Amino acid sequence: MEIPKAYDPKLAEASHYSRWEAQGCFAPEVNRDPQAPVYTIVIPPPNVTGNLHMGHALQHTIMDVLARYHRMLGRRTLWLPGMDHAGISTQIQVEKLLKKEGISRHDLGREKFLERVWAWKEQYGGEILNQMRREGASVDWSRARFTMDEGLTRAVREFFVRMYEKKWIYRGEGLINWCPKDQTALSDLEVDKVEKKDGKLYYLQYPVMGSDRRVTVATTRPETMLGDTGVAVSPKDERYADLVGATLLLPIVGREIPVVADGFVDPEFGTGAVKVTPAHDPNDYAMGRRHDLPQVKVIDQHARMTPEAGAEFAGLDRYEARELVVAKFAELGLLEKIVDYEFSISQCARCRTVIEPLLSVQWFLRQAALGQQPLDLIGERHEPRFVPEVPYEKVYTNWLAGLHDWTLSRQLWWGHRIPAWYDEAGNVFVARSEEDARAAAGTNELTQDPDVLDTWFSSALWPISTLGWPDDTPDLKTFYPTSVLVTARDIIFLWVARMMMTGLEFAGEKAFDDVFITGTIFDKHGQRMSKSKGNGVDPLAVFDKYGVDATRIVLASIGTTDTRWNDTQVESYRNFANKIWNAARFCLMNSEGARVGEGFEGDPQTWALHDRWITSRLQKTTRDVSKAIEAYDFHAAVQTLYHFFWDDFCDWYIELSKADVTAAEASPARDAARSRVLSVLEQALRLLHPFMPFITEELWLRLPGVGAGQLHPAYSHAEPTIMLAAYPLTREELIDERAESEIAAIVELVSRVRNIRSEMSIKPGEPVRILVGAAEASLRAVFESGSQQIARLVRASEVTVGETTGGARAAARAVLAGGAEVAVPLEGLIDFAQERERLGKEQEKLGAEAAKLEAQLANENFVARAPAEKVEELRQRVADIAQRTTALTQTLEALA
RNA sequence: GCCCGCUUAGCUCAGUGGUAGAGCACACGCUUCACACGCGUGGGGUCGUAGGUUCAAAUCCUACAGCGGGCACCA
Repeated sequence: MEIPKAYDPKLAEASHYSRWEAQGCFAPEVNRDPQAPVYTIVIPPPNVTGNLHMGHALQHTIMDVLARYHRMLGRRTLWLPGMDHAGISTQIQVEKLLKKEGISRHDLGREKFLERVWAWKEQYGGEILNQMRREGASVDWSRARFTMDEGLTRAVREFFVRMYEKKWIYRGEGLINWCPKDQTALSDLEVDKVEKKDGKLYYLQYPVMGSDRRVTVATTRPETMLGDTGVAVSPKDERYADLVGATLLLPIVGREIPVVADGFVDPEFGTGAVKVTPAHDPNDYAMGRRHDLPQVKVIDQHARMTPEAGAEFAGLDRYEARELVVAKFAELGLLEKIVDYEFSISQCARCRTVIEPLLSVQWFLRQAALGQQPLDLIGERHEPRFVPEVPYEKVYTNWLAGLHDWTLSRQLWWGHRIPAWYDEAGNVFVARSEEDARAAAGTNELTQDPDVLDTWFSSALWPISTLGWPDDTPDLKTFYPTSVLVTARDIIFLWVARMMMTGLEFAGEKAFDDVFITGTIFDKHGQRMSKSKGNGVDPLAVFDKYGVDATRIVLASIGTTDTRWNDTQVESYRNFANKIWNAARFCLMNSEGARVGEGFEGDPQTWALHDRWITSRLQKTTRDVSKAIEAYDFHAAVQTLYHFFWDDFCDWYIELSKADVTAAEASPARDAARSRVLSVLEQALRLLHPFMPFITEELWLRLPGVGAGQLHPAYSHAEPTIMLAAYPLTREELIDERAESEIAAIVELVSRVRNIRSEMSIKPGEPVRILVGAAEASLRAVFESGSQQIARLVRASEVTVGETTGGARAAARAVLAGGAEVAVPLEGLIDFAQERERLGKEQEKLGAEAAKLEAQLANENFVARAPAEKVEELRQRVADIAQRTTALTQTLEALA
């Protein structure tokens, strides 16, 4: 057998994925059991412009673990992939390319520009999909969707038209977030609030007409005063009570504006008087409507001043205008003061440009209406179930409870065009197609609305649209609702909540049962990874360095935790992969005559102790890992697998089996022992497969005896592959507590002797004799029957088991559980002082523990109020310690 | 202003009302016939601070501190 000593991940990663794909293993149709339960995940579609980052890798790993696990359990499993057209990002990407050619999208015109975007998408878009292959993502490529597919476009129009018919979508004038750089409206969720330190608050004085009084207003944006149409004060504010209804003369502009009383105004803040600019501030907009104040637009979509701002200002940038306004106020003697002031500003989440609130005609969706069903569902039934529940259920609920209208229209070209047409008179016709619109309008002379929809509008439909909605397709019937949504927390509002809205509204059922929110991966300093900071860790580089499987298992155990990335944890799982490789290498090097699935025949009670033990450990591992995956506790699942494989299987089972497995002479006993290690390995590989698909497949296929017999019945027709093997089920009847405690006794014995060897500086190669004493016959039997194995593990030339270890003075000793003890005779080698010190330390430790326990038992309240079994347990421990202490004392006395 | 999370070994993180855990790092010893990406042994924490509840608190409650997040507002 020529198996390399070190595992090379590239070997396994090169071939298996394309074979799985070619054999149709990723499609739910591979499952031939029509009765099988269904398991569905739709991927959060990455942006077509995107590249794989750690966040994706984390989400994809979680989804793949779940998909592979449920697939191995025989569920009809669909993990549906796809991409998002990513409106602004994509448009800007292509515009950048055009700029290099010296042209703008306007030079090309809308149609030609869109042709360019599609061409770009075909050529460069979706690199991330190839990167997903590298990850091992078991997605059904045959069902891959793009949010601008024909089918999804139909879904978008259907959504829009139905909402319009319900009057939940409307067109109207509103104050929206405008990005002066991207030249489009944005929803509230696409705007970030940023704390700014170096702001200023300007105190401006407005003269009261017919009086020499002045009203001072405080503002952070003096330039907007050009659009002021009122000043508001609190109705409770006595300072201004007599001014309500008075008229002010707006400086510079010369406009006469009223003083109004409005409850919004906080008399404690600033001067208690607020300038009102209805066209450029959300609160002022609302106040303006309450008091019928005119809206004067003084800033345009390029964030420059309009002609309405006055000839001096028209065309100036908003910040230039600010300086000029302040200078004029100073000149007029109306600038009271300027103070430093911290305030936050709104930025475009994409390009960081300061947002300009702008009054314009847009399309809106009444989210509060659409959000009612999700709000009821989470309130009444706690659905969907969030993992982790805290804090996300609350975050989600609070957002749904306070929904505002969603600004849908975007002044872009790339995206779903709004299905609204206008006739020459300006009448609007919303329809599923231009033909329908024409029919409704009774004319062919229609112009379609030039705007497109927010990218998230099509995303909101993702779970249903990808499965065929608005048609009632077999896929929709079969795979909806989906089982779980795995995503990052920053799109709970943008996406998760909205999918619940559309799912409940259009499919009549929640979009998913569970929502798994992954943690955030920071750099090693705790900083968020970002392109601009250049501190991102490239998953592909980590794959190259440590292998995909090692990276995946680290990501899986990160799960919902915020964590600082460091390569050392990946390195340790790279080592784990190598451990698996070498354990398999050992099994395969000794596999002549062995077959997977054999070696464990007959009544388990007749099996050797270590075989009963590993079988029991395997059952508990299977049980715990399955439970952990079902509870989305991937960290626990990984820990359990790691320790089972490394500690139980490699450190102990293989070592305990070694003599039998490596026997020089072929024999049925040797074949059986070899089959057993092979069979346990095979089960372990299946348990590990969802986390580490590549190495497990690579090794599994090499095991003698694997084939159709290991496949889940639903896949029995398929080519053998571990990904279609049955996930192990727990066989409770094979859990053997007695075997576990007996092996624990042997493990303790071996560890104590090794400790003695190490502390006494006995050369590793030097054989020792050991004497084991146990008063209890059953324990003696365990040591006696294991004496060959014990001898091997501690490098003993002789293991003698008796009722006592005898009185040999020149021996190092240790006290074991169950009243047993072990002695290592060290004729002429022992340093009595050193041995006394070693035992003395141990005695001290026991004494301290006993004192603590006895104090507790002496507490009447404890004995009276603690559960009886707890008290009994403590008494047991005290008795055990007492026994050990007695034995230690005798040993020490013998040494004296 | 409102809401929330985190604080455990040098590092990254688990965990839990009843004997403090892992990996890495560290120390010592090992060419032990699967593996030095390994084997064996060992050291290391008053579980952020102060109170409270309890027979028992690192775990539950309260306050505080530090770090971080979300929402609202910001004239």
